[in-house]
Amino acid sequence: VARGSKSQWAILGVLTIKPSSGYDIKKYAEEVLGHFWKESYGNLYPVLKRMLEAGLVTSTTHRQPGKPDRIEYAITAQGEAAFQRWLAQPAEPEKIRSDLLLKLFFGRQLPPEVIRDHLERYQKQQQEIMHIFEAVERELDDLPPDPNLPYWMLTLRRGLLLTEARLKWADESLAALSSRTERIEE
Amino acid sequence: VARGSKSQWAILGVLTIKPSSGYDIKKYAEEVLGHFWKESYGNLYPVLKRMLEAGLVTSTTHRQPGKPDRIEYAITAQGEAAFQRWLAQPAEPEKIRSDLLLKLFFGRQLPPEVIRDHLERYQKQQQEIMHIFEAVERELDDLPPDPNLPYWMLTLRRGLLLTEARLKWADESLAALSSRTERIEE
DNA sequence: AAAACCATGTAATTGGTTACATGATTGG
DNA sequence: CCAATCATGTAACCAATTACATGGTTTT
Repeated sequence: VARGSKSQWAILGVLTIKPSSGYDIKKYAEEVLGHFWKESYGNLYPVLKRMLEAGLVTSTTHRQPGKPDRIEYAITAQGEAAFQRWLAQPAEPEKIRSDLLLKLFFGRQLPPEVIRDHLERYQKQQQEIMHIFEAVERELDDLPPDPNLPYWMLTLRRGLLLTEARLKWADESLAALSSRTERIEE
Repeated sequence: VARGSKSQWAILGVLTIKPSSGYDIKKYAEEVLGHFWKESYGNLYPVLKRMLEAGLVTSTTHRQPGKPDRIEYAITAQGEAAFQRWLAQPAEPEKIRSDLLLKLFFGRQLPPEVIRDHLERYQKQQQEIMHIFEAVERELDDLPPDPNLPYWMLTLRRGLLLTEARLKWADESLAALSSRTERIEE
C-alpha cells in the first residue's frame, strides 16, 4: 500500500480535519501550510486518484449544473492508520539547495552593487513573510480554544524564529558589505 | 545554450576555482558547499557531459594504468560568461517542504512522547551541525588572507544564525510541551 | 583484513512542475 | 466589466535520486 509520495501525507493530514475536494486541499495547503509545504494541481489530482485506488480515501461526486463536478474526498480507517504510522516515523531531513547562497559563495566574481541587490531583495522578501507571520499570530491568538492550537503555534513559532534569523543575517551582511566597499573607495 | 539544471551552476562555480574531475567536484560540494548544496553522481556525470557538448567546459583525459581514466574538466570563456550572467540574476526562492513541520502541525493526533522524540532528534541533529559550523569558523579564521574569504564567511554566518534559531525553537518547543503534559498529568 | 578513498558511469524510477484546456459564477 | 473564485484534469517535461556495476589503491 505504502509508497513514498510526500504529497500523500499532506493530503491525508488535511482530510483528517474535514472531507475536501482537490481544490479545497490546494487552498488549505496555500493558506495554512504555505510556509512549509507546497502543492501543485498537476501533482495533487493524480495522487488523489492513486490514493483512491489504494483505499486510503473515498470519493463522492456532487453534480453541479454548469460547473464541473465537485469530487469530495474523505479519509478511510485504513488511511487514518497509515497516516498515524507515518506521523510516528522519524522525519526525513530536508534537502537543501540554495540558489542565493550559491551565488553569494562565489560573490567575489560579482560587483558589490549586485551582491547588495541580492541581499536587499532577500531582505524585502523576508520582511513580507514576517508581516504575514505576525498577522497569523494575531489571528491565532483571537481564535476560540482549539486542541490543535498548540501544534499550530509550534509551526508558526518556527517560521517566526527562522525569518527573524534570516533578517538578522541579511542586515549584518549588508553592513559588512558596506564597510568593506567604503574602505575600498577611500 | 542555457537550460535549467541547477547543478550546472554549482559545477561551473567549482571550476572557476580550479579544473576538477567529477569526483573532485562531488567532494568539494560535500565538504565546502555541503550546508546549502547537494550533488549526486547520478546527476553530476550526465550534466558534465551536456556541459561539454554545450561548450561551457573542456575535458582532458588522464590515463591511469589500473585505475579508470581521470577526466578533468576546465571552464571555458563561454562558460565563464554564462556563469557571470547567472550570478547576477535574481536568486530563485527555495522550495520548501518540511516533513517535520508537517508532522508537528498534525501533532495532536500523536502521543506527546512521540512529539518529544521528533523534537529531540531534530535538536541533536542541529547540535551536530552547529559543532561543524564552529569548527569551520575556526578554520576560516586561521586561513591565510584570501579575497574569497568575506563571501565564504557570509554563507557560514547564515548557517550559524539559522542553526542557532532552529535550536532555540527546539528548546522552547520542548519546554512548551513539558509544561503542557505536566498540567495534564496533575 | 577491513575500511575508506579514488574513479566513472548507466538504468530505472520518482516525484514533481509548468503549461495547457475549459468555463461558469460571484464580488467589487 | 474585470478580477477572482470555483473546479478538474492531462501532457510534456525535467531534474534529480537510488541502486547497480566495477575494481584498484591507500590507510588504519
